[in-house]
Amino acid sequence: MSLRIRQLEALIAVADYGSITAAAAELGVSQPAVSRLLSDLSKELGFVLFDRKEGRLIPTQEVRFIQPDIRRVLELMGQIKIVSQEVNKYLAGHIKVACLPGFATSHLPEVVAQFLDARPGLTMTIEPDRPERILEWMIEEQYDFGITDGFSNHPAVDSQNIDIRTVCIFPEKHELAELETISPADIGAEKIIHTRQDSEFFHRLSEAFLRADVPLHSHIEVRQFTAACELVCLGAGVSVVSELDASRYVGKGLKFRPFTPRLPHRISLVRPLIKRPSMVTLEFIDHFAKSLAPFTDQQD
Amino acid sequence: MSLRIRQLEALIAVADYGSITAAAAELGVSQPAVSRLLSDLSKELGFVLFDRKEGRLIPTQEVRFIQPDIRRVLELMGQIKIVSQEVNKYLAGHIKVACLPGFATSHLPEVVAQFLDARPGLTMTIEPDRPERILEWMIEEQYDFGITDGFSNHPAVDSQNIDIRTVCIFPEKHELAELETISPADIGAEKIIHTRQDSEFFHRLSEAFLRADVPLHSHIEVRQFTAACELVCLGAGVSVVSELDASRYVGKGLKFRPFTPRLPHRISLVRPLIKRPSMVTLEFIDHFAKSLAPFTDQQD
DNA sequence: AAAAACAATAACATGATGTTATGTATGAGG
DNA sequence: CCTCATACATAACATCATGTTATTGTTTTT
Repeated sequence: MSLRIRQLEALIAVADYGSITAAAAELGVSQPAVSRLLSDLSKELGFVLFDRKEGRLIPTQEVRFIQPDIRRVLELMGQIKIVSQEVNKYLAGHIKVACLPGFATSHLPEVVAQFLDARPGLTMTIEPDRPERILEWMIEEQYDFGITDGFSNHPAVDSQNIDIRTVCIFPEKHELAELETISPADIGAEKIIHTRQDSEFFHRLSEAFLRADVPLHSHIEVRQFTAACELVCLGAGVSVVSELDASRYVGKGLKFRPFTPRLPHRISLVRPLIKRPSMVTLEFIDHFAKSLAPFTDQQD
Repeated sequence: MSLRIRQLEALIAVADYGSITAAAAELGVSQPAVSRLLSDLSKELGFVLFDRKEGRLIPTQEVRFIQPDIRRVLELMGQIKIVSQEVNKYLAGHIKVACLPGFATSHLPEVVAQFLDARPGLTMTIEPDRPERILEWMIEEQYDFGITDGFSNHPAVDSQNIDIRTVCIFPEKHELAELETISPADIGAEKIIHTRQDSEFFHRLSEAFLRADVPLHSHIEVRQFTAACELVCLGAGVSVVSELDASRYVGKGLKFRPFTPRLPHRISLVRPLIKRPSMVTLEFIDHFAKSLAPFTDQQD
């Protein structure tokens, strides 16, 4: 038994309009076409489809019994068509993003919300984790897009580096606010809050202090820039962090000034190289990169 | 855009088997057939369907996005086929039965349960109401089958009459139990519980008493035979009722003996004449008629 | 580098689905 | 009761979808 979609469409149209002629008009074909679709279907199903009554065609009980299922099938087919077209217009789909924990809470949500707002059929997954894990996921092609740092090239991963400006942050009432820019010498006496000792960013920071011949008074070690911001707000010391994070805390207890020498925080936008990305994924990566533009001096 | 079922089947098969050749084998067609189904589908949908990876075909993100809907469509199509076949074997469908209130609670449920038990896909509606209403429903073709009484022919209704034996019922310990059969003379002194004065059955009962020249001591008037049974159990008097009802009360406080003269209770199995009945409906009517056989002497 | 496996393409057969032309049943009205 | 109008069925045919086999081109594996 074959059961073609066209036959089911004809069945429903006739059931709805009570006449083969009217159904044919609705379907945009000739009356004999519908006539035969129905007689074929009746043969295949093995029972009578309609009874005549006062000139109208009334579906038999057997037809009424399977009608709900048929309607669902037709509805779903229609939906598949619509969704397919939306996928083509980058309006529908699904994107899996892996990112550093910092982005999951601070910058990414706004970018995602804005992106999804214009694309009703689109859904996203955001999974925050450590950089090594993100790299793994890229290689395994589990995710479509990753936001990480400390990334050195990998053959299976396509990457794009973005240097985010870093700034020195300090408590709102601190006298450092009087300076235009801040250098190691300016905060040689301050208690410094910084990222982990083994992090690439701390390595570069301490080197800057070394070159300036200023001691670095390590006070608190944090994992994320946002933690440093919180601590600075509480007056626990000063820190050098990404402007991305710093800007979100302005007015909440801290101020910031550019830090010299420039120690840009390099983050990497990565995606699996082998896996062909969907168009909407590429669009999102581009959208995200643009959202970082206000915090960069140049682009890589 | 057309979107044919066959294309969707091919898509799913390839997604499941990871190879066009394997999918073709699964679908029972040649490899080029599947090859072209996919290329057509890809053209119609407007996006790439699969990526090659280590020899396997991996569905693209776009395909993964619409895959669930497609699977539901295919599943539903399969179900429609199965249900259609079951409808043909009288295993599936729906039957709407209208009956006298007495049947809705006593005899019909067992018959229906047994009938449905052997037909997993079948469902039924049982609606109890007065005879006039049942007749209305038949004429309006709202129901498939009706069980009523006092029915005189109607041009729009196909009917089949069945004469149910009637018996005299009396309280368990009553001395009437010593008789083989009971005639009006035997209960001339008893308080009689009977159906409504304007009912056809009471008319015939009182006529029998008249012929036997025995007074009928009307005590309580009830609408249903089951009510009479209940009252007799409580010792409120004796009655003449359908054996169908009487037999259900044996051991619950009453006994019965045949009543002479024979006053069969005629019930009618009716169905709309114009509406073509489904095969399973006819089967059920037959099944129901047979279930009454133990309570009939002859059949009409 | 050669062999094997797989997918794409071409050429063609068949069936599904559309068309127009025409026959047939059925309800409405003279 | 006959006739007409309407709606459906059937026939003959065109076109497209979907199958086939034969062949060629591409990967994967050896």
